[in-house]
Amino acid sequence: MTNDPRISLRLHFESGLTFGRGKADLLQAIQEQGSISAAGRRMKMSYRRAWSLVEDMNAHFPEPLVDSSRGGAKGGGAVLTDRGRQVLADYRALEALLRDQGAGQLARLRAGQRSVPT
Amino acid sequence: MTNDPRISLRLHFESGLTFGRGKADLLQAIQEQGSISAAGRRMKMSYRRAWSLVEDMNAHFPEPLVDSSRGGAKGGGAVLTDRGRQVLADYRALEALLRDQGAGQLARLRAGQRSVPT
DNA sequence: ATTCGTTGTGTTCAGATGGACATAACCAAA
DNA sequence: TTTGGTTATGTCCATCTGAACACAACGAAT
Repeated sequence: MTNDPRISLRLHFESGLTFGRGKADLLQAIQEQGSISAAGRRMKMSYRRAWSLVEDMNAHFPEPLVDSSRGGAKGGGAVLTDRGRQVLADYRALEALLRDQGAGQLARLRAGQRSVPT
Repeated sequence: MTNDPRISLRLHFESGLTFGRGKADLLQAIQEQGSISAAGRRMKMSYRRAWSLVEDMNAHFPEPLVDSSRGGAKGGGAVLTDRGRQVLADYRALEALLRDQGAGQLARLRAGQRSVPT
């Protein structure tokens, strides 16, 4: 989980998919927790919202990023597919690229910015 | 003006500023056209909207990114300040970094994505 | 003084977005 | 067969967003 609050990267693809830190963190939380609802709790979002995001991601690929099952002793659960892990890893790599190689530009962009009250 | 419709980069700063291709293209259009309204026309957005974006950007820096004047023979106009040019250049550099150094990840992320009807 | 294109502002309205609830379906284990 | 935690889905509502208009202020050139 990236804990740099200063910068976040959001990609808009031509397919209509938008993928940013929210979905990346959600994928990672699902991977670590083994369920969508636990991931949602950890990220302080409703299950409804977490599930919607997963549905949206899955809908943009022929194979889902998250494989879920319901029922059973533990109620069910969810895991990342190979594709899901790959998407997460690629996004993290782009984030790292930006942070490392783009440090100069980011620092300059940030320099002197004023917080603006909403 | 970046003409790769496939990917766009949006940065969220802690100051509250969000800066993506829309604002970058707008800055560039202002630089090339010399006015906010002409830039807005070129980007097919209302003057109201273009002006609001400029106001938002200016508000997030101690010195404005766009310097505007009104009245006169040509009605007025707007130019980029040094800071404005620098912000634009830094954003473009980050875009290029992603496209070049991140080509592999981006290609893989894009691979097999399905267009999803709204 | 008039002109003319631009800047600067306000207002209204439809549509998108996300939060908050509610509820059914599922199924291994006890 | 009951239990319990999870997945799956629907609905309502406050809020945010952006599009669409409308209009005053400005000032160099004529």
